[in-house]
Amino acid sequence: ADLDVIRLELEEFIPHVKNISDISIRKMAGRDLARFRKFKKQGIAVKFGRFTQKENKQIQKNIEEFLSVTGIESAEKLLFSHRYPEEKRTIQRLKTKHQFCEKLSEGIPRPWRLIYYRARKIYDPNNYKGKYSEEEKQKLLRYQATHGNDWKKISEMMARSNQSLARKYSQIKSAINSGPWSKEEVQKLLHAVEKVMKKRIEETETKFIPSSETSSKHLLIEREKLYQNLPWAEIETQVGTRQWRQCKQKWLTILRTKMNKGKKVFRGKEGLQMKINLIKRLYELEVEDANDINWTEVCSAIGDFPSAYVQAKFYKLKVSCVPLWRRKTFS
DNA sequence: ACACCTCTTTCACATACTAT
DNA sequence: ATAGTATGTGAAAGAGGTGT
Repeated sequence: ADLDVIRLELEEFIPHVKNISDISIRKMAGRDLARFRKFKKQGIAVKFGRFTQKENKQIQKNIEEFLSVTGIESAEKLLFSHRYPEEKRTIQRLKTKHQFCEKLSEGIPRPWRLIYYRARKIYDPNNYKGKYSEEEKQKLLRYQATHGNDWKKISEMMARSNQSLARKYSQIKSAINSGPWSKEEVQKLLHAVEKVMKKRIEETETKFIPSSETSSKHLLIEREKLYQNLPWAEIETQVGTRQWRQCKQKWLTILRTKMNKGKKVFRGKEGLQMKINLIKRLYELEVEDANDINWTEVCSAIGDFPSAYVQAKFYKLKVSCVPLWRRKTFS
């Protein structure tokens, strides 16, 4: 009952709170709710999605301040104290004494945990290591065979982040097909997508309409549900011969072709107009940071696509037409 | 109860290559 | 030049821990 109250209060800040498990809710209840209220008083909404430049800078500032207050030497010691067994206890005490959590999340309207993740990513020397070499891949396969999915252990042995290793392993663990899709593969993919889509509809139906008389045959599906947040791991196992990323990309291509009735909308004169519309729309948004773009909105304004398709288009446009784009900010 | 941590799944950004 | 495909990697957000 208590949890329901908290859930209700959180809903104001996190619209999708319904889908979050009790365990996560309980964790947000303590500190975050109070922080969210404080931000609300200042008229600041809770943020999601990728961190903006500004937020990243704020994290760095918060870390530096904390280091200077406590006298801890480096951000790595602060955020990865288990790598320094002798100093671990001292660091921990300093953290509690000077309210590390509060200080780290200062000025950033997000759940504490997510800010903490972000900070660890920024300051992990095992992050940003670039491409895996052939030897590294072999090593990874070997280590996984002996240690299982103990990524932390493997991480210490290979000087790569846990996440990077976990994902890389799932990429190289088994052989898969590549190149154009065969007819059977496409059929399998379509079947798999249909299946998960139906399952999903059944779930929402039983949730909102308990009476079972809604088994009418027209399946109306919201546009975004066709491509957002599909269970790709499940689809991968059903297709069998392709990785989930290949499945996802193929599905997106099929979907886009259907949505545009086979027309190649970015070709020729019309294509040029499409690009102009896209740029205009982005300009009108007046957002400061590229991470603040609402792609769903942009998409619906210029045509009918899965948002990832337009995002990819914009990327290509940017890279091919804007000199020195890497050094430029979005605004 | 709370501070802190790990693993998994999915999405985003970036780039390369080939066929048309 | 564009579309399709493949794939490198960083990132977000979820579930579910441990230790004090």
